[in-house]
Amino acid sequence: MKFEGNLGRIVLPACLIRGHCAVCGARETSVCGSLDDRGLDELSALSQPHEAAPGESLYDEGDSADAYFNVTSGTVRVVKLLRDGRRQVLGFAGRGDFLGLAIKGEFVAGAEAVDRVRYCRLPLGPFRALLERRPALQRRLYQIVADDLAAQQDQLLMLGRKTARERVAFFLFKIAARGAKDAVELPMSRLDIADYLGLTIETVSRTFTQLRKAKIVALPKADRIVVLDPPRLEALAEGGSQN
Amino acid sequence: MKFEGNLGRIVLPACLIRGHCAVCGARETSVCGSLDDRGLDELSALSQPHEAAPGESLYDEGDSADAYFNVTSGTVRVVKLLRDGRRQVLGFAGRGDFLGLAIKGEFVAGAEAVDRVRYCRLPLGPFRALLERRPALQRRLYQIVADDLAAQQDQLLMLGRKTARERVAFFLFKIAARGAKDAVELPMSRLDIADYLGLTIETVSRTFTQLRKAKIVALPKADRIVVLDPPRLEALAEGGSQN
DNA sequence: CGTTATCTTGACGTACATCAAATGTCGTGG
DNA sequence: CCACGACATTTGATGTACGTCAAGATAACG
Repeated sequence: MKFEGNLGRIVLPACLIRGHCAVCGARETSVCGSLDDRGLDELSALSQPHEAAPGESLYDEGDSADAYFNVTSGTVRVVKLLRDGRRQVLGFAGRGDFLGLAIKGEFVAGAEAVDRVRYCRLPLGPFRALLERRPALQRRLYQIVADDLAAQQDQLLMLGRKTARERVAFFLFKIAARGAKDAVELPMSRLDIADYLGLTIETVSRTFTQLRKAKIVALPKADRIVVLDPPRLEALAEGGSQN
Repeated sequence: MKFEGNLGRIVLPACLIRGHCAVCGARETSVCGSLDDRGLDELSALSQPHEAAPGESLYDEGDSADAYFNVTSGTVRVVKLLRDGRRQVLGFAGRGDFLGLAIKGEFVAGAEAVDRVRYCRLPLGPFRALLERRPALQRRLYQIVADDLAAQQDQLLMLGRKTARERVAFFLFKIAARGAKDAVELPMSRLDIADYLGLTIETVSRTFTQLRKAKIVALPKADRIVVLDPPRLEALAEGGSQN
């Protein structure tokens, strides 16, 4: 699916008292947090709110990259494909997360909505102009990219050297850490999880039941987890050799 | 090995007519390329040339991060470890490459000299001050981080979804692309390569001989490769299902 | 309520790991 | 120059964690 298909559909209310950015729920957690009211007005003027249905892509790998993206609600998966269909999910992005940073003229990975997603499209030209005028925003963006780099290095270690059990624990621990609540939603399918962890759906499923039987997590529903023993889950995720 | 052990040993000639940066062989290929003569003088004033013997570490994972590093000659491996000794090599850095970008107060990975390495240490304080005064340098640095991010995403796909044969082809193709010469040196050991590709030394060795027998590469010596059939090597590296 | 997609569980296969030995490479000293 | 030892690499034999193939069990949806 070509990105152009989405361009016309401005769905969110785009004009409010101070512009939509001022009322955006993602403000505190995203780049926008580094901006004052005037900066927020300028951001509102250039950012384009959009919405994507489950499975729809925000952009595809190889599309010419003329914008950054900021997720305001829902979950996005970032994917790379091999010609024969093998797929690697590079990560999941949620509220406040910034997408499209790894560009070399074209996007080097695609972004697809897992569930219903709302996001803002930030055209590169105007956004870069704003960056020039707002050093705080620039520093924040640099920090985000550096953090992404560090997070990806954890993933490289995971994919290169961890067992299936450790990988699943790694995933669940990361997801649970975001939620901070007792029960956490898993909006993505087993296939998405498997492609994120470099495994198959069957192995993911089997490992889930292993962890359930070991009383480390509970899975009241297929898309819901409760971490029963956070220390053991973390130890497993970090490669603790304990079974 | 603690990084502090290296701090005192300033080995390279540190004072020349325009400062050592002006005569540095890595200048064209590194961040320094974005600086004019005055900027180069300032960089010379703050950068600290060092040298490391094979196996010695420039810094370790977990060390408090107070500097960036710029490799001027030799090869560095960037590594992450699991408590039980499992190791993932995140990448190899050579002349002109920038290290220490993925920091969160501490280095999230270590850097070790593969062979004899010369590098410059750029203390964060002065370097960031220079960045403020040199927007071109800042843009260049941002571009480097974004490129690193994209390169790591290729690696995630490799580790998550490629076969041993495709991984080895991926590695050889990348190495050969740098060299651009007929025969390319492999300064790193089979263990380094294996830990980079998420494999064992035995599998790497076996796969080398497979590729040799398939006339895709030649290995006149263990640490030297010649790519005989670049298109096939690339096709393999990209997951082409052809044997 | 059927119908269909998703998830789980089971039986079996395989790519790569592990264990072990042979071969090659290089530095050192006689 | 050659003999020796230490270590890296290659090759071989065997094991196993995870993949593949194939049913069931659940859940989602009209």
